[in-house]
Amino acid sequence: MKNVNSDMAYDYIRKRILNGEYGPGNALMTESLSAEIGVSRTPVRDALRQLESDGLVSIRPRLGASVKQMNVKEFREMCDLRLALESHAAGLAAVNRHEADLHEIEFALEAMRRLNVAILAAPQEEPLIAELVKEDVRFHVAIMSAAKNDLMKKEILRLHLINRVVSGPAGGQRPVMKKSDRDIRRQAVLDSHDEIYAAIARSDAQAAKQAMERHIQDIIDGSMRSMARAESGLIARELTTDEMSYGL
Amino acid sequence: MKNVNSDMAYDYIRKRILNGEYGPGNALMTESLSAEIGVSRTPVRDALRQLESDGLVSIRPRLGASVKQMNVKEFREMCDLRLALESHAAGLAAVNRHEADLHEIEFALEAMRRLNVAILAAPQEEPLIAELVKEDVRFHVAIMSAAKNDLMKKEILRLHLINRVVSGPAGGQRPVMKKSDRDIRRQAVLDSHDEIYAAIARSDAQAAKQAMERHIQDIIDGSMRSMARAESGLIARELTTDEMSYGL
DNA sequence: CTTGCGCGATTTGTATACACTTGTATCATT
DNA sequence: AATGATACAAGTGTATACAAATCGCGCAAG
Repeated sequence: MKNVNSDMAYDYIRKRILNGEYGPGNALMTESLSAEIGVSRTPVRDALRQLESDGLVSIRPRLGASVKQMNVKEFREMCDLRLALESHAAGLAAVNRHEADLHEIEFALEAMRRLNVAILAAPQEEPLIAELVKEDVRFHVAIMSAAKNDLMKKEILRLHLINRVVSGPAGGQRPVMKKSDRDIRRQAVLDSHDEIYAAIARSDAQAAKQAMERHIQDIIDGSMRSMARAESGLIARELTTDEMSYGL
Repeated sequence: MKNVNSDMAYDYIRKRILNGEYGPGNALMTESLSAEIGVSRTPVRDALRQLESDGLVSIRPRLGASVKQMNVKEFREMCDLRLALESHAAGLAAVNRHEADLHEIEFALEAMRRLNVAILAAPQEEPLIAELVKEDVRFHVAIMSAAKNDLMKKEILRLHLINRVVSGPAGGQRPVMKKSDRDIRRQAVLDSHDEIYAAIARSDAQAAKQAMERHIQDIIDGSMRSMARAESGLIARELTTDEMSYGL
């Protein structure tokens, strides 16, 4: 799009959702948003419908729009979709990659390794973890790009964003694992990445695909476990805090 | 949705696109459509944006909406996406299927076999071919349903519809192959289906996935070949008929 | 004859006004 | 006091009005 007002509304709302300022379930009312943004309700409505098709917002007729929530079933289905697409993309990357793609992947890999040793030694992890996550994204994006299928890349990125939103503001802000477990897990991720990179580098589509499949499956298992541990089996609570107090 | 007017516009336009009444590239103007349908421009705009996110319509700001067109690159990418999803779904189906799912798949299979022998004998194929296509869709839908992933099913169906639209009104209305070749091809499709069904029936996810992968790849190869044979390497011509006369 | 430019007609994007639905709170009734 | 009906408030869906941009065509210049 390049519709000046619709785009303004779209960017504004999208950014706030991805920042976590509007959490899952948060109502998005056209009137107040149009006042905040300084445009009329029409472009706001356009933006909300666009965001709905992005999967970040759900609109119930006559009841208005709200930031997307998922139950476990939907979440599992979305993860499986991501598994299918991203592993396929890894296979394509092994075939279609250029030298520049390899360098980009390796760059992210190297940054993650450096950050990992820094995290092992650092007193407080958080800022470094944020960097690590950023490089992890770079790694996955680099593989999608190497696959040379823009449509697939777009679709996978879409799923990543939905995942980020419905999994909670800061990507899952409760550190339920103890430090040693987190260290082990991080190392496992790095090893998976190495394996995927190696397969892509030697143009082994089959191996790249399978390695990515295992990698994503690991991530999904982790998410599902931490989710099962969390409240009532729902992602980003379907119930408001008031409603939750009913059970106390 | 259950917004009465937006839905009316959506259904109206969508049906016409899928019927081929509005071919690829056909301009879809809000004013004339709103007059035809008997609603205002607002719900028509909503419908067009919805159809855009379905992938059936493309909207260029200030230039209006038109029925989706694809160049070879986009078409190939979409096919590859479908390959990834549908083969993954076949793998899931082998694991998650119920007895009822198997029956549904077998039903479609049986119908296709009957139609195939009828076609081999019939003087004019066309009406029977239409039936065959319908049962082919039933076969693929049954597998998606057996996979027990609604999101994936929805996504695959979406791609099927796009494919149908951009590949031309009646699914490719130029019979460039001669009859004997078509007969052979049809038989190959049936064999693929049998193989996929057998793998799903014995819960062999790996085999089901690979069989489906080969099957879809065959279909894609066929599409790409018939496309390459067609005009200027473009699906559903990027040029209007007037522009095409330039080359004469 | 071709090419560039400007003007009118058309069509979109945006704002606003109105109708209708939904949820809530008040009030009457039992 | 509990419950059900009703009126009210808030917000969405739809229609319409207006402004801005684009396309097609005629006309002038090279």
